Amino acid sequence: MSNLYMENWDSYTENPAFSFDSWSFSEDFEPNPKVSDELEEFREPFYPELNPYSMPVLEDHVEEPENRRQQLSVSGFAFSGARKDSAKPKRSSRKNQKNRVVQHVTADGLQSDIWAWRKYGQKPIKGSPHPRSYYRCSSSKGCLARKQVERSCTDPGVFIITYTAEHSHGHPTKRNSLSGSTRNKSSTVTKSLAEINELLHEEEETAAAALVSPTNTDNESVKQEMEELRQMLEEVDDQRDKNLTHDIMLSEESVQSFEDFEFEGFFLDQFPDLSQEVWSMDESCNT
DNA sequence: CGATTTTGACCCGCGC
DNA sequence: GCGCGGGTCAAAATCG
Repeated sequence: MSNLYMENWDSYTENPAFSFDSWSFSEDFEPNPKVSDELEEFREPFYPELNPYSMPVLEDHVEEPENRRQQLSVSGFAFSGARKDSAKPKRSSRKNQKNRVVQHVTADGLQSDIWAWRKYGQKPIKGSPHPRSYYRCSSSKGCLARKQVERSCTDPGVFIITYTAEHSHGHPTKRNSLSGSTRNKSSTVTKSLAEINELLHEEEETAAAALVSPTNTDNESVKQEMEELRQMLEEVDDQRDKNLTHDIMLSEESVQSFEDFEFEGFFLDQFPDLSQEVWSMDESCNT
């Protein structure tokens, strides 16, 4: 993976969809004052999630609520603590999840995700040859942040990441109950390596099946895809030491907040050949 | 031994 | 009302 792409941060700050207020509420919506206070309380910790320094982005957009009714449910989703009924819904409403951020990233983007995620599900998706994996934030117990990862059906080197809800805590922390073990040092890096390895394993199985099947005439393309994945794995591994430094920096208590962090220098150190370019991709798998 | 992943079952929104 | 499909749960397996 030689090229990294990131959408200009201005696209986040200039796009009204990324403004916290317009993202959650329409103009004619008057929030309950009590809820409004809680919004203010929660506002700050949410910003890091939309921060582009967390990963190289090929393309992203926000799926906004289609109407006021949905927007209201969005606020109820993100701030369930404001509910009057004590009974917490066992699972979130699907309508709430219309509000989400979609990003197309390379394998580098996967590995440079600074949040700690725990996988809680995987499903095959109709019309896509690749399953979708579901992750929740493991940094904080009550954090509602969700992440879905699936391979692009058009480009195996591209992963489509969908973020749902927001983090209920400040900056990401790699520390957990396994603090002191090897796991917390580079959970994100090892996770992405595992993901790449898994992809490689899948391709090898496909190749094995292709060799067994007398009807298969597409062995070369399978081999080629395997080779691409191997190269991806090597390059991810090459950058591992660099990114270990990443994670350690971010996990130290000295990093008090994201405002104190010099993202620009940090990012350019890691990705010196970064070109501020936006990829446009054809998402359709069924055409 | 605790955290994480895997995976089948279950839940629920939505279209018909 | 029913079935489909996507999202989540939770027990078991695996990992470090």
